[in-house]
Amino acid sequence: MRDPLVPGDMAFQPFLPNTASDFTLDAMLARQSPFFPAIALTSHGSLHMPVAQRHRMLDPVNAETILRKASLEQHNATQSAKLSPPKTLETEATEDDPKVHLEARHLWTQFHKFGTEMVITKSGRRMFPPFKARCTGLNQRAKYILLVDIVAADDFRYKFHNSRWMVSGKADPEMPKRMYIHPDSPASGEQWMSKVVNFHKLKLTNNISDKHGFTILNSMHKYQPRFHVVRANDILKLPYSTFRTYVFSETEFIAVTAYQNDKITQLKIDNNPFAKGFRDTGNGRREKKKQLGINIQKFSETSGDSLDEAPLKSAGNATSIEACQSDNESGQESKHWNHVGQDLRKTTNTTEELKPEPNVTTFHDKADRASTDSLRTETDSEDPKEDHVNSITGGMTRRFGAEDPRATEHFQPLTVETDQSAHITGLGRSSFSHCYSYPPDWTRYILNPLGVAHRLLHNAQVNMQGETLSSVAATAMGHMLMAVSSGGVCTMGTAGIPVSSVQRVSGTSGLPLNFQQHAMTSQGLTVSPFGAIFPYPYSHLAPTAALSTTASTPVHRRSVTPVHRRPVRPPTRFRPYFISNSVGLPDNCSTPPTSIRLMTDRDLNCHTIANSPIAAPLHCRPMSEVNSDSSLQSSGASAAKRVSSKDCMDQLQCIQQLVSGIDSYQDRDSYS
DNA sequence: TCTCACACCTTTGAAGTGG
DNA sequence: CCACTTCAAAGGTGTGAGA
Repeated sequence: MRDPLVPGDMAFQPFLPNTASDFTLDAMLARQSPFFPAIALTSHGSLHMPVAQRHRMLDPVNAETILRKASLEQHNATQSAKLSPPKTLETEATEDDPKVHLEARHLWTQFHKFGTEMVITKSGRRMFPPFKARCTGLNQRAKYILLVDIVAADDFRYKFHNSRWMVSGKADPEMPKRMYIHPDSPASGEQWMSKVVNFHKLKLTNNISDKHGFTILNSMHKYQPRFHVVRANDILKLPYSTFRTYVFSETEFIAVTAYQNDKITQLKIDNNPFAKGFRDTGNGRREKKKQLGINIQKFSETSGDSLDEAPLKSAGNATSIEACQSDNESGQESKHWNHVGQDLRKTTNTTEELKPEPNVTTFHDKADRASTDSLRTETDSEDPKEDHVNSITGGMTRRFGAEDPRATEHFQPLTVETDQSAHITGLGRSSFSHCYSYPPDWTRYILNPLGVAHRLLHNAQVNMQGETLSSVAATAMGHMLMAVSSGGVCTMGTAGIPVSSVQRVSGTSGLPLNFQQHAMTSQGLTVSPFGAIFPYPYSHLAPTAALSTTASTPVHRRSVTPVHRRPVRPPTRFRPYFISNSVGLPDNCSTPPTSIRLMTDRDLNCHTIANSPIAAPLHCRPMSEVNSDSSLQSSGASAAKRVSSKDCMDQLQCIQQLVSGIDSYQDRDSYS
């Protein structure tokens, strides 16, 4: 294992766009290596870039220059667009305007009231409430990859004191970041829109050496899930594709290894079918314990009052949440949760809450259980819909993944890892707004020390509850593809080796990295974008994301505030970027130069910034060359197909040989 | 604060059964 | 052959004791 790379160890000369001409497609194609050569790997698998370049990127003067030019060009592009002829059917067919609706929002909101705690364990725990979203506005024929990642919401460590969460100090070092790629990805917009996109398989862990591809979090730290929509017909093309990122503040949570807040515990028990055994109304341990307590009380008390008190006490034992649910607002919400945002899903809870539930066990009666199961199956539109989609996608999910827990052994969702920190903010709640207050392009180019040229390949924005956020988080796949799993999980020991070396090690020097990855993962192996092979038996550690929101960068933590910033809404942690009119926008233009539009509907969260002067040429590339336009699919003109079939065969053979070696390696590793 | 074993529960698919 | 039921295994959950 080599020492971390020193600046002089960079394999390639990076391309740092700084002038208007640098933003042209030709310039970027001419000067940029396909694999973002400005980035190198440290021995930890993290990314490294020369200090001088970092400083240059962080130079606010450069940032301002870039921003102003970008804004001006954006404005010009907007003006010229007005003069352009009407869209043709062909162009319309390839356009999209994704909007994302957070499902089960009421549930999230309710949890958020209490400062949602999300349990993380060494063996991994699912998120509850599950992160689910409904997409609209996608191009029906285009293919999309949907991802979720979880980033630190601030730079603090928390403690639960006096029944509330308080800051207890500075955050611990961040865990390697991973992205969870929905196992159905890629799928057509039609398929995504036909169902609720459910990320309930996403698992959280505090095990830094986790080998299952779970999302690694720090206990007692606050996190924010993010949802990404990427138009691409292949995972390989993620780094070249446009990211649209959506953030829902109510999904923010504090990771814990044990519940601190009883209210949260009770909410989860009441709403999570797996925790049914702990419900007061069930026959689980809690009920038995309660009954045991009542019996003891009966024995201990000589008066007959206890007999009357028993049921009262039992009822009184219900937590405030339950009491709340049983009456007004929360009760309605509780029932509402199961109807709203659940993809028309009626959970088991709903079924039970709507009917008088006897104290006797329901499920011990087989018939009753069967009927309940049947009802659940019928009313749970989520799974049937997913099945429908699965059938559309050729049953891959059914066989390999998404909804079948056992299938996860064969195919786990893609995860993407980097140890690049990914704070949404490093400034804490009080100054959170700063974090998202950078103009998106500035953010992309300046704030992210890793976002060199490849960052240009992304074009995204983050939206927040109807407030459009710009592309803080959108850097994603560029980094993702750069990063290699850390935490000593790289079995091949390739971390820390420059790209070229890694390729050599992988034994597929002539093979495009992403092609390697694809091929390898298709065989159940995890391969880093650089050819590093992970011991994760079934998951992809694919392109990793640290999606790093710029916030994760040191600069971000330094709270650099852009000159032109305007709070669009009062204290909101995520604010849309604002670029003042000084950059050349007409006064009556309410749309920032990046085309980011503020939206009032909390659920309609995103607009692409395809017209961004920066993004435009790049946008052009993924859309015309890389992305999965239906026309391209039909014509077979995708980028991947540029590889000749003979080359593919050679590469596949190469991979096959390599895989054999890996298998044996893994076997040895597992036996040791 | 974390880890682990545990009981209780749901989910899933295979096997069995009957029309 | 199909639909339905039964069963077992796998997996998800919070709890509570102990470290």
